[in-house]
Amino acid sequence: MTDDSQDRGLPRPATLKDIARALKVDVSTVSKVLSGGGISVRPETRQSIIDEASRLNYRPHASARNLRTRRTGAMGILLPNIMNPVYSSIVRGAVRRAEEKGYVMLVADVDDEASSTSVYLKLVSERRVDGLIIAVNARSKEIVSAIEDNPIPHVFVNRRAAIGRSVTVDDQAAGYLAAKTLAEAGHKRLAFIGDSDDLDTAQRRRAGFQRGCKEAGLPPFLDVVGPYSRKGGYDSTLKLLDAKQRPTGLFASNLLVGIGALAALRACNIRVPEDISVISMDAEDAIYTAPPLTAIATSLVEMGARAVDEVDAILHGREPHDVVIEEPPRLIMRESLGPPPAQ
Amino acid sequence: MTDDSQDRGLPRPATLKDIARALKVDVSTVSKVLSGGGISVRPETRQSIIDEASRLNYRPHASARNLRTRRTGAMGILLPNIMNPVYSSIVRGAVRRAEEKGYVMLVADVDDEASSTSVYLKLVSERRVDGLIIAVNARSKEIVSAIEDNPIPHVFVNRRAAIGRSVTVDDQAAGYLAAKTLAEAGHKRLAFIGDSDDLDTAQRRRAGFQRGCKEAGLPPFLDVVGPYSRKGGYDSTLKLLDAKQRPTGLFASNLLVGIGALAALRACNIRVPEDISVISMDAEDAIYTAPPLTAIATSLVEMGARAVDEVDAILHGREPHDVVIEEPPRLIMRESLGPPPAQ
DNA sequence: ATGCGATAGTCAATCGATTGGCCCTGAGAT
DNA sequence: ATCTCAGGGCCAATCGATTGACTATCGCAT
Repeated sequence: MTDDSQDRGLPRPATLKDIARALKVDVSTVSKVLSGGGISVRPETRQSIIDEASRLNYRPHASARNLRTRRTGAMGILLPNIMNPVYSSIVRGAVRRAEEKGYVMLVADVDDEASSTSVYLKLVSERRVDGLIIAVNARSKEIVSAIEDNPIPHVFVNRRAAIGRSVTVDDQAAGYLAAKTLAEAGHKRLAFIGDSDDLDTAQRRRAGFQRGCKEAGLPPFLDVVGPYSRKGGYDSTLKLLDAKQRPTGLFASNLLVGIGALAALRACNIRVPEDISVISMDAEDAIYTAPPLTAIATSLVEMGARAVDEVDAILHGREPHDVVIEEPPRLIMRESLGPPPAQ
Repeated sequence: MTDDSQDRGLPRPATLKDIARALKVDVSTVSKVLSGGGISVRPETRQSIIDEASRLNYRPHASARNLRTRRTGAMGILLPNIMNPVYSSIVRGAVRRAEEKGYVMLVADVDDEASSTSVYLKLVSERRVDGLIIAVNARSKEIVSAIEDNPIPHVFVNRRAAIGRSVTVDDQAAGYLAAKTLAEAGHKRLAFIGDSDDLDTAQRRRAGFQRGCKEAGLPPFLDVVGPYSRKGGYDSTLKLLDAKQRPTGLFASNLLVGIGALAALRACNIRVPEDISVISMDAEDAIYTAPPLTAIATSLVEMGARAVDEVDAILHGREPHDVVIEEPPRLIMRESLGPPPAQ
């Protein structure tokens, strides 16, 4: 039905001017019809403009529009490590929600404060994005002052920070749930693997874990830290096994850490869950570990999507909120949790 | 040392005009000094422009520049699934190389042909990117004709396609290596898990595997297909175990499939490698499985980076190449490979 | 004194879309 | 017959940077 051939000979995409010329009207008329501006036009003129636009497959030149309106229709997301499934989940949610809302998403994957800062500055001062989603550690002075000096609508995701709104899950509840679950299974000596990088997320999980332990009347737990990575989890677990009194229940406060922990335990010939029970975070993929990990599911993809919603809210002048995803963390029971070994 | 306070009161980022006005020179002079144009200026004028620019922290407005020069300084990448570690690795390489070269990277994560096509069209017709990296299945008619009708510099990554350059690893060699390795360990009955989606990547791996089997004088192998995902690997493995003659050596032609295979074997109480040996792809993270997977390492991150290089080459009018990453696939020996069970 | 060529810039158009203001025409009101 | 007003749409400035064409000044040679 569509006739491709008559669009040929027009090597470049159509512009307003092309439509205006074809119809002998002014470009401003075309613009107002197509982009909604307040103008009255005869129905047949309007329709002919709309028809010609779709015939030429017209789309406004993003940069030209941006130059005039100061809106790019783009958001950016600043990630510490896109190979970490936590962040690829967040990215998925963000990218897709952005697309639904008509934005494009610009992704930056950085590994230290210096590059976070320089990427931030580049994105903002070249005015490439309308708003930014920030998932990198927000405690660094450098990045904080970059944000303060060159402000742009932004929200933190999976982080909380003093200088902006944030979208997180209820990390406290997750930690609490882990402690409660281990306690109810009969464990008395617990351990917590956190993050070495002073991450607020890890701190909230620890606080919740602590509260859970206290409520259950348990003694202080072993607390070790290492980077949130497979290797970090592996190494932290090895450290844990050196303790005079080995724990029988372990909460790995991150999926990669949980996977690393499992590998370390296996390497030391410690059975899970017969000798040590393990609970991890971020259950979805954890089903394919050996043994399948009991884990606490949170809505990572949803978090990314909601971050886009909040940035969009700011851009539309609506009041932004600090969002804590409503869906509470929930326990997915699998095989890595059991009763403690009989004495 | 830097005096932040004097930049205040200038709520918007500096423009060429700001610099020009401060120095009482023409904006065109400023532009030519800052962006390299052929012009002769007195050294002191030049220096004062440079100084003022850095004092005001000037950066060219990306859209304004783009409008004039028809270069966005942006690339896009079209992904089928960013939560698949294969693609998050590629994205990492692409995003970082892009940043090194001064591009920003626009990421789209799509799940079917229709949305691939519409995202492609959006990016191209709004002229948001200078070039595109395409990692989605390139066999769909719809996307192919979208590309042909609205061409833009592009390369395929981890894919080969008739309508453009591609950057891949030597998938044939990987398949061949897997077959050889299994054969040398003494296995006679092999199986291959491929992809159901008619992926050219999987086909090349299969072809290499076949060649390896033939060279080793082995009979035809079991060939099952399923989606490249954990669940796909799980299900495919279950199918495999139904065979009258169970294979003793299994090549999972994708990491997620390998992880799924391990889970399925474990669920069926089949020991690895005592009962069945498994070789997987994409070794890096596979060390943390149980048992650690013997796998074939390829340079996924490098592939993403090279894709950026090729797009950049096209944009600079250099001759692009079909790149096959030089570093050959190599076997990482771990615990999932052993001799076949005695009879 | 005149001319020539550097040197050191300036001028003005342009990229494509948006937008506030202005103008023309015809119909209805007086 | 004249005034008003609304409908329909055009004009021109603007966003910020780039770029080819052009000009003014000076030194120097003729």
